Amino acid sequence: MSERQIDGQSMSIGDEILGGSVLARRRPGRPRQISETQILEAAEAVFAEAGFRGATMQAIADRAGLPKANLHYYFRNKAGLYRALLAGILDLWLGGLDYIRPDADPAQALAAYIAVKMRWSFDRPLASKVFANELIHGGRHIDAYLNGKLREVVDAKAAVIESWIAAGRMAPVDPRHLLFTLWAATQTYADFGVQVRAVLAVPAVDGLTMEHATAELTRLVLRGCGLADPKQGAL
Amino acid sequence: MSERQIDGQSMSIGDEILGGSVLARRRPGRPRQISETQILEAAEAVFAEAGFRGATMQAIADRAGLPKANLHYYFRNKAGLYRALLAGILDLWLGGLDYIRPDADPAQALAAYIAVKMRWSFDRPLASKVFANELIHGGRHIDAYLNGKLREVVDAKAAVIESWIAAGRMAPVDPRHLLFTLWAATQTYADFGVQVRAVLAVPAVDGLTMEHATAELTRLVLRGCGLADPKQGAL
DNA sequence: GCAGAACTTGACCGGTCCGTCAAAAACATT
DNA sequence: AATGTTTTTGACGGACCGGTCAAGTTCTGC
Repeated sequence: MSERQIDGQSMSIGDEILGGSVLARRRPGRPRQISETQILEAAEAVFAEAGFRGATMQAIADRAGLPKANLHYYFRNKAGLYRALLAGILDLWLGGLDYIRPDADPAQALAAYIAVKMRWSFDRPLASKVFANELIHGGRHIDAYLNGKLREVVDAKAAVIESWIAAGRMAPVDPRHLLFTLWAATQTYADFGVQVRAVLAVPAVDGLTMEHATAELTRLVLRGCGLADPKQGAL
Repeated sequence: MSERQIDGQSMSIGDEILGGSVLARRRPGRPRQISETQILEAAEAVFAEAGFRGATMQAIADRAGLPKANLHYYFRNKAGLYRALLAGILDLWLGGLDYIRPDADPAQALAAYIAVKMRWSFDRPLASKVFANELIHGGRHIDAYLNGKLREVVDAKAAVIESWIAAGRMAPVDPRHLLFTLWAATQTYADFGVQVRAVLAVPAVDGLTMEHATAELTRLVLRGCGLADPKQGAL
């Protein structure tokens, strides 16, 4: 699931983004890796469905097919498991912004960013929900990330967009609010999936619908930024 | 808070939107109205902060300045209180769409809708969070609303927008996906307020910032819909 | 094949939380 | 003033949940 690897020397999952150790013990082992991903996968589903407080260690254990006590062997406590899960998600979440580079074509870059975020919503809606839930309830578990890495990266990307504007390559928009809109508009297909399905009157949003949604949003945003629609193909 | 009135004859709060009775008993009285709004106000804050499962009746009681047992006199149980709260919020939520009328000017109407939704995010972020939280976790408590009233209203409004497009009054966009974007982009300032504050590096989002955000979003969307920016003033 | 580390697991404890209950207080009506 | 209804309130029961523990099992390096 997560491409992140754990090695015995490093601290533990997500320590470079969040703060403090999150695992119970050190020193790896074959079963560790297996159980950890198993648990994190189950945790993602349960936390997404029920929220932090609503999720129970028992439910996560059941879903992972492990006894509850086993969870506490790999993760110090519920909060630790939750933070480990969040750390992996934050990595993903920040990744897509790489498309925003000074030398890139604004239209292409924005389209690519929208595409990757939409795909994320489609492929990993549970992760998106966990993150959204955390934000809604104050983001206390990811404070370091929000006021650290996130702001840092956004500042950098905002500067890039401003350079595009200064060069007359796109209409003047506030880069940060543009990002808020992009984040919200793409994640809504994951976080508020029920609402989307209800309004569209479909039992599930399929790939085709998702592509349509991506195309619509891309067109809206590019035109909104004074950019011609670049042939549809992202990337 | 809510302008909704309760009278002894009607069922109870939100029965026309949700299904089934939600209150414990009937027959009004002076204290009833007072305590009910008091409780709902406290419930909004607590549910927003902690989610359904995380919220405790004790916390709501404390915040309302009432003994816990009193809550169970007015509301059958925690779910009943929660649904009563949601019902009031859904009313608000659906209201703004009134601006989308066939005879209205598309640019004016969209601008007004964005403005009212942004104001809602600013004035009642807690209500927005309760609603968002409910959606994220599957919307089990508002299923009737989602697949009933909401879809109904959206279908009608989508038809209006399509009539605008057919008349060449705005660029062709999928009305439903446009609405998804508008909903997401406006509510993000309430639901993900922490993220907004972190990125903008401000302790709180003030009215001026909110107006700026509204203007930015309006400009983006209107241009995205092929509409000239109408002098800034909404309504 | 042995010693020590890594891992597994059922049972259990303390705390929390929802909802109930019964008794009392406030209130309304006549 | 009396009677019945509405409202308030402290105390309690039963369920659930997070986390611990200690005993057991498997694995690994030598």
